[in-house]
Formats: sequence, structure tokens, C-alpha cells
Amino acid sequence: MSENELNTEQLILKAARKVFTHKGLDGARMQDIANEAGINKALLHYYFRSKDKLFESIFKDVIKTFFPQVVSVLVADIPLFDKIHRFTESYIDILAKNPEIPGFVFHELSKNPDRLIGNIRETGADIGIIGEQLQKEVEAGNIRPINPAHFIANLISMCVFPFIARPLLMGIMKMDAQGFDSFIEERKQIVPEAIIRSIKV
Amino acid sequence: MSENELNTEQLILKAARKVFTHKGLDGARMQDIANEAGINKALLHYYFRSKDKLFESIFKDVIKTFFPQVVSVLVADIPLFDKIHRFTESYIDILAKNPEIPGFVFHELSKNPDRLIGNIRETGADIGIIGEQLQKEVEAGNIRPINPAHFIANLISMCVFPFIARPLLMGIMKMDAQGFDSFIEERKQIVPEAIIRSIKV
DNA sequence: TGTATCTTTGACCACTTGGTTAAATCTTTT
DNA sequence: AAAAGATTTAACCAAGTGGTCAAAGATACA
Repeated sequence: MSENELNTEQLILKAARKVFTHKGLDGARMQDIANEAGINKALLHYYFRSKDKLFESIFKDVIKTFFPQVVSVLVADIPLFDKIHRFTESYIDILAKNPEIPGFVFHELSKNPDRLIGNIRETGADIGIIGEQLQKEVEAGNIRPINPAHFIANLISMCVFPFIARPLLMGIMKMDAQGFDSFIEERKQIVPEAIIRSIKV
Repeated sequence: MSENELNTEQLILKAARKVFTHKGLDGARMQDIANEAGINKALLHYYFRSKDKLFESIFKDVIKTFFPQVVSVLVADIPLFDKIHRFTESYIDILAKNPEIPGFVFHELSKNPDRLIGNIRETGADIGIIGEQLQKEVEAGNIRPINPAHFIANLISMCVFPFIARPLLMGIMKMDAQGFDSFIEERKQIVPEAIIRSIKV
């Protein structure tokens, strides 16, 4: 038996992640997950006691694997303009590989904001560092003064939003799936340029 | 009896809109809607034959009242920089009054992209006009060349995203509800500034 | 006033849902 | 090999779901 075979628990988690992220907590059926995993429905309850418990595992896992990847670049000790380029590139790459994640997370979060407390907070995403870095660049006369919250909101908005609004964008821009991929690829240039131009003195 | 009393059909639509936009199609229960409207569940089926039919009415109505408001400013015959300021201001105002709409629309759209064809397309949102306007400004030497798709994506992203990501932003920015409102108000200045700086020669 | 039509309701139904259970099978331990 | 434990299954259950229906209340109309 090869090493990359999944045990039953991993198999369930993989199937559950796929079904939950595509259909949401309310839209997902335990039977869907069992089918996706190719197992009996009762086995889901053997490993994870309830639908809610299973969902909680998936949600925690998504947050814990997703968030640190994003934050690590933001808090790295590299020059600001480099950071903006690198962040955009790596973030868009991650999103392109997991295009359904943002919609999933924001939808579930808006239905139940309390999930934040137990999950995202403990990933230790600290926005303070980027604020200090911006402040230094302002004092050095390299950029105009800007509220760090808006800076980060602008940056993340332009990276994430196209993935959430994909069907709408494809509709009004008259793009097909391949056109959308090119569009996303272009944004690795467009977004950092726009951000840097907006803050440069 | 005063004129502003709602008839039963309007009462149902109002209740259904509230429940559907907050809980989504899958999360909404017909009983919830009946309770919200203060009527019997069977009456819902008397006016709208099924849950799907009722949902379709709501979704169509949301698109048809929301979209034109947004597009009208974009296609208006006013100078570009004015247009950017006015669009941001009016769009953010509309969103602040209906903060749950974008999440609702994008979630349902990503579960069922086909809804676009019958709904949004017929609102006649034509992106061509803004493309021409940008082209003229480029030729006049006022702005740098930019792909209209990215211009619009940037503009809309920065306006809409904070509403979709509200719980997350409040979490990482350590804002309370009032702080978030101020943050949104500030963006009426921040966003057009950022956009204009990013395209100015 | 009586009757035909529209509106509203409580009771009900078929089906789906998450969840349980007892038995069967496979693994590990002795 | 046999006992003990872990894993997997088919069959089942109670609660909840969208939806129906016959009858009761309103309303309009003759």
C-alpha cells in the first residue's frame, strides 16, 4: 500500500471540505459527503459525532491553513514595495488554487460571526507590524500618510473580490473561464501597481 | 386605513426578502418567512407556488432594484474624475443601507451562476461606455492606459469588499459596529483618491 | 339577502434530514 | 487461534421539511 493513501478520517475530511466549501453548511447533506467519500453515512457519525462537529473541523482547518499563508508575507521583514508585490503574487496564487474558499469563509462568517473568536484570533494575525512599517516610510518621505486599515482593506479587496464575484465579472466583462484566468493573472501586475501609485508621494 | 399599509403579497415579499438575504436560500425556512410576515405557512404557497418561485421573485427584485442604481452613475455623461467620486459616494451609501445584499447575491450566484443570464443581463449593464471614456482620457493625456475591466474591478472591489468581509475586518482591525461605520464613511474619500492616483499620468 | 369568488387557516402528508443501533467484518493482542 | 477491540455497514427512527387540502372567513356581486 502506497504512502499517499488516505485513511478513513482523512478521506472524510477531504470529502467534507469539498462539499461544505461548495454548498455551504446549510446546503451540504451528510449523504453528499458520504457519497463523495465513498463510504456509509453512519461512518461519518462514527468519526465526527455530528454535522456541526464535522463542519467545525473543516472550518478550523480552512482558517488555519489559509490565514497564516496570507499573513506571513504581510508581516515579513522586507521593503514595503517588495512586500506589496510579493503579497499580491502569493495571495492571488493561493486564491487561484482555492477559488471557492473566500466565498465559503465570508458566507459562514456572516451567518455566524462568533466563529471568529475561536478561530482567526488564535492564528495571531497582528496588523500592528504593517502599520509601523507604513509609518516609517511616511517619515522617510517615501509615501503619503495613510490609515493602515484602509491600506490593507484596499490591498485585500482587489485581490480577493474577483474570486467572490467571479460569475458576475464573467457576465459583465463577457469573459469565458479561460478569459477569467488571464484576467486574474494580469491582476498580479495591476494590483501592486495601483496600490503603490496610490500611496507614493 | 392608511395608504402605506402593505397588502398580503407585499407583506410576504418583504418578509421573504429579509429571511432570504440573511439566511440564504438553503438556510431559509418557509416557516421562518411565515412567522416574519405574521401569517400562515399555507398562505405563502397560495401567493407563490413554491419556495423556489418565491426565492426567484426575491432574487429578481433585488437585482432589478440594486443594479440599475449602481450602473446609472457609471454610464452617466460626466467627467471621469467626477464620476469616480460620485460613483463611490452613491454606491457606498446604497451598500450601507443594504449591507447584506452583496453577500447574498454573490453566494447565490456562485451556487447557481445560470441565474445571471435571466436577470443581470436584462438590466442592460453595458461596460462599453466607460471603456470609451477611459480611452478618450488616455488620448487627451490625462490618465495612463488601463484595461477598463481592471479599472472597474478595482473600483467595485474597494467599495463592496468591506461589506462582504465585515466580521473579518472588524476582527483584525479591532473595530466595533460604530468603528466599522466610521471606517465605511472614510472610504468615500479614500477609495476615489486611491483610484484617481493610480490612473493619473 | 343570498351566492359566487377570493382569501386565510389548521390539520395533514410524503419525503428528506441528521442521527442511532445492533450486527457484521476486519485488526490487534495474547 | 481465540478473545478483545476497532471499524464498517444496513436498517431504522424521530424530527423537520416543503407542500396540499378541505373548510372557514371575508368580499364582491346579483
